[in-house]
Amino acid sequence: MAQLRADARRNRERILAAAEEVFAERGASASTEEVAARAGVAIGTVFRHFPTKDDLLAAIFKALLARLVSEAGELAGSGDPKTALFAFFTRVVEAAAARRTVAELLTGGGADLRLGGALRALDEPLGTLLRRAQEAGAVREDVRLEEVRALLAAASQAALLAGWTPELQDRTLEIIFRGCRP
Amino acid sequence: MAQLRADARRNRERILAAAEEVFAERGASASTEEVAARAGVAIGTVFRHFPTKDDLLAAIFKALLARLVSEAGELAGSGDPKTALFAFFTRVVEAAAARRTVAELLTGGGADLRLGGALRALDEPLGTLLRRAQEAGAVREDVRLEEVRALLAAASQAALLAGWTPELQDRTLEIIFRGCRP
Amino acid sequence: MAQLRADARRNRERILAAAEEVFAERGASASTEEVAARAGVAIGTVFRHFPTKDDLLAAIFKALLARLVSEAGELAGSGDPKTALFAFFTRVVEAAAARRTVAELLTGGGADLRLGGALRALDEPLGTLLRRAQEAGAVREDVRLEEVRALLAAASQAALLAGWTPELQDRTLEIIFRGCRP
Amino acid sequence: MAQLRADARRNRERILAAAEEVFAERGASASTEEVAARAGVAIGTVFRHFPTKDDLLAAIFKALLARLVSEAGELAGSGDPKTALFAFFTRVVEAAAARRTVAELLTGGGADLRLGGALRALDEPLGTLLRRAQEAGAVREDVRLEEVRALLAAASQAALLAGWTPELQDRTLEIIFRGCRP
DNA sequence: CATGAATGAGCCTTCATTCAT
DNA sequence: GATGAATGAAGGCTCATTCAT
Repeated sequence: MAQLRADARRNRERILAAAEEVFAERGASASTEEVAARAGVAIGTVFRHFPTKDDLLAAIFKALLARLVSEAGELAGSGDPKTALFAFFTRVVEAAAARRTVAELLTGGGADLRLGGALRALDEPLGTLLRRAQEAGAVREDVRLEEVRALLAAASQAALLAGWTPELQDRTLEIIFRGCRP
Repeated sequence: MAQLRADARRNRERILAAAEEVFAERGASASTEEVAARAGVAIGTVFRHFPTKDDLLAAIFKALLARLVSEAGELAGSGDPKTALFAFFTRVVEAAAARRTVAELLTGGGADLRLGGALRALDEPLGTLLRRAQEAGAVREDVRLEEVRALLAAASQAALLAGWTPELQDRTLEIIFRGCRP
Repeated sequence: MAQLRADARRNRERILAAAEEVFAERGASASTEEVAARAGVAIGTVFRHFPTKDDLLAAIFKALLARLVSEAGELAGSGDPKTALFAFFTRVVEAAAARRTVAELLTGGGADLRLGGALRALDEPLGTLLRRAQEAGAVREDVRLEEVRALLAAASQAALLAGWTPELQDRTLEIIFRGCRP
Repeated sequence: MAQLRADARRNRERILAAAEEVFAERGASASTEEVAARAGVAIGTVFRHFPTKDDLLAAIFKALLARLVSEAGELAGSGDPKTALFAFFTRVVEAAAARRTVAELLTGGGADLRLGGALRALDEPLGTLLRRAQEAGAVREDVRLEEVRALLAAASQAALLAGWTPELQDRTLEIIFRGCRP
């Protein structure tokens, strides 16, 4: 991956972009062929870059994860500790409503990710957000990272539901947040 | 279905049992062939009883739904209004933790069920439980059925997560319940 | 077949009747199960009377053939030699228009029939009709049984065509008949 | 289809050739698997070239139809009006004697073809041949395209008959032709 | 004998993956 | 490195035929 030819890198990125779109719409069960088509490359090219469909999924999940981690990190660094955790939570659920992949990631989509526990990468910034919120008195002391993680995954899944609307999202998350407050 | 021969009924039940197991483990995407194998039956037999894979899934989902509806009804009839809603909620999540199918049902698994809106069958008892809880002052007035439904589906999905334990379940549900209380 | 119990004979006939209907409508590729259903018996009963689907078809074809043979015989015995051949020809085509089976029979539907050459049973009365017609000067001398047979099969097939109407039938057969006249 | 790779075109043609053979022998109900086997190709390859069995059949029928249309056109353009219609008729029946598919085409084999009415493509040249023949006084005025079409289909079916020989063909067609003459 | 459930080979179709070009 | 054709293992489903009841 270090010494990629220019066109190879270009292709790799086009494939990733296409895959993100396709999997966001159709879920992880979408066909690799459609990814190739949307990327405007041949199927073989996809498999050259990602020897397995799982590899492709893992790459996407990893990128997604990285983005979430970084967003969480930013909020942890700069935001108001009292609201940052909930703001992040909301952002993730919003993202999930738009892309199936987010929910799938949080539920343990990419086998590799789950096995490698890479998902735990989110734990650090999430833990920080939680701790800060607790120190600021915005979240009860007895709420642990584990529950937050579970609730995040759960809410992201719920965002995929049929009648999901921004309004329903507000009301649902408000219940969860209220349950976290002292 | 009323006057089935003894061996036919036996097989029908074996198939349903096998299907419940298989789908509980592998989800609705498990193969009909595996169901047949686990039931100790030829593939044709499965299709004789359930002409379509969807029919088989629908049968299972319907049974599941009926069980949930009846449990909710019982709690609505006899239980303490203050706790019945939460008790039911907990039971569903517990069931989901044991069988993938519950979560899939709540998310809109069986095409027939979703289309027919049969899932709405759960709305009635659930609505009753909610109303009673609110009348008893155990749940805030502004919590609506829609949110409860969403949270139920969400929590059931979460129960499928990797590190899910009874203890985590308690802590997670407690947050949701607390968010519902006045 | 000699010492059949009363109910057995009754069933045998019901099956034959049903099969005639079903195959007439859907052709020889109709399913045995539908025959059983229409006969109001269980599938096993069909197979007890006709160990093979082909046996059932053969039975029907044989009955059909017998009917045709007898009709031809009657016409040969009583009718006006000048028109009897053409009258028979027309009757067969009319029958074919109403029942797929006639055409299939004439084309060699039932394997057994074709192999056993039972179809040749029609040759005798048909030959008589032809000879009489020729003796009466209604058909050219150089027309042989073989051609008549072929034309009969052909016209019967044609009767199954999409746009077939009585009018078209008249016009088409008139051409064939004209070709046969001196 | 224009810029197919060499091996792909080779396979496409092998498949078509094999299909033509197989369907010619066994009729349209022959299995795709056998086509693949005879073509020396995996089953997936057949479906890559023809996404559906019907597509494959349609391709064959279309090619067949095109061949017939072009032959008719040639005869209409160059041949002796007095004999061209009969010559074409004979050629079609000859082809049918060799390949089941011709008869099936004329009878309305390929779903797509029948629905799309593509078969009517044959009507134009056939109509021309008929008109020319009538103008040349070789065919009676009251013979219409419809009858010719029906007789063509009928004779093609007949060509599939068991005892069909070139000699029988001549005698049979001669009767039909004679019936058409003034 | 009748019943109808069970069987299982066979069909069409999809899709991840490989490999010749 | 890219291409896209070929592969073949499943998967869902049908139906003639068998056999326990």
